[in-house]
Amino acid sequence: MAQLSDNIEQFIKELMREDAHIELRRNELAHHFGCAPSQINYVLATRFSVDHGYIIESRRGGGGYVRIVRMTTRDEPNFLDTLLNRVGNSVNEETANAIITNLNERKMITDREAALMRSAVSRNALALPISAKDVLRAAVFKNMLIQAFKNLEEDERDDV
Amino acid sequence: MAQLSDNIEQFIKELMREDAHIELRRNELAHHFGCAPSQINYVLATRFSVDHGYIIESRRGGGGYVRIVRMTTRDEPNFLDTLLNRVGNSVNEETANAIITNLNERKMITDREAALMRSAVSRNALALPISAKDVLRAAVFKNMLIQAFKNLEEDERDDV
DNA sequence: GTATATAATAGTCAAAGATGGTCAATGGAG
DNA sequence: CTCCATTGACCATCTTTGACTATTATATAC
Repeated sequence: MAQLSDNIEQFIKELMREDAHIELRRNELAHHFGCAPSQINYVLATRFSVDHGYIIESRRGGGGYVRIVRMTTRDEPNFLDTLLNRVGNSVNEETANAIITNLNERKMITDREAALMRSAVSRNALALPISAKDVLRAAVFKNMLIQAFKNLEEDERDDV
Repeated sequence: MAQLSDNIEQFIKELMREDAHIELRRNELAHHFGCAPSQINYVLATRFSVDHGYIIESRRGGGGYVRIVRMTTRDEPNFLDTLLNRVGNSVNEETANAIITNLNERKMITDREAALMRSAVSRNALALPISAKDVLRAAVFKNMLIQAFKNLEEDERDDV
């Protein structure tokens, strides 16, 4: 039997046939299907997760929205899946760097992007004895900033 | 959805396209948009803060005004130092995002790089009850991977 | 001329409105 | 029974407004 969730899923996929990303009002959609707004979240969580190849972005408050972005899996069908599996729930710096280097060599990320990634996952950025997340975030972010701007004059920033 | 605040923001940015600083009447602008004058303050506070790269000056009384000044790199001799200081030892997600957006608007980082940075400092990436740094790193890294590959066909990866 | 009142601005802050998110309890299909 | 689906109460976040406050220029009183 066509479940409500299935219908909502199909409805959204229909909307996304043309565009790789759409924006919708959670409440509106819920009203359209005559269900609880949280039902929408359920559908998104179970059928539009990262594993399914989608990214959900949203915003609350007046003018709020839910944006669904379809990730493109390129040549290799489950490319992202493969990557994510390789990383798993835990990954050391060496492995992470190897993956980054590989992506960079395959021209899937630029040199600068690779550098950004390395700095974000570096020992320096994460190996702190901290509890507060803001403190940790600052460390990560600083590291990325340094990476991005340490060679200001050597980069063709305008070209990118 | 085009929110009032968004419209006002765009309106102001349009005005500033040519000039690095503009002057306006708060009440006039409010009237133009048919909203409460304090709405203007809200927009300025949330979209034209120092973190966003703007400075607000104003004057009350007859002939009062609000001046919005876009900061330029020249205003900040040690650009990186300024950035790092602004981040400090602790920074919340909101501020970090404002800085990233500003860097992006100033074309100092690409859209993709901005996205990478945002994902690295996002709540999603860092708000974990962390014990093992590898676990945290995995979260950060996954986040960045997702960000990097979410819209392959829309990017001119070959150009970069 | 100075002091004072008045008008013309802008700022602050807390409350209300408008969305979306989470999670645990409940329902229902196989 | 068990698992997926559905709901609703409660939470979080963003926007908009309005009452009250602060500051400045100008007109008026003396």
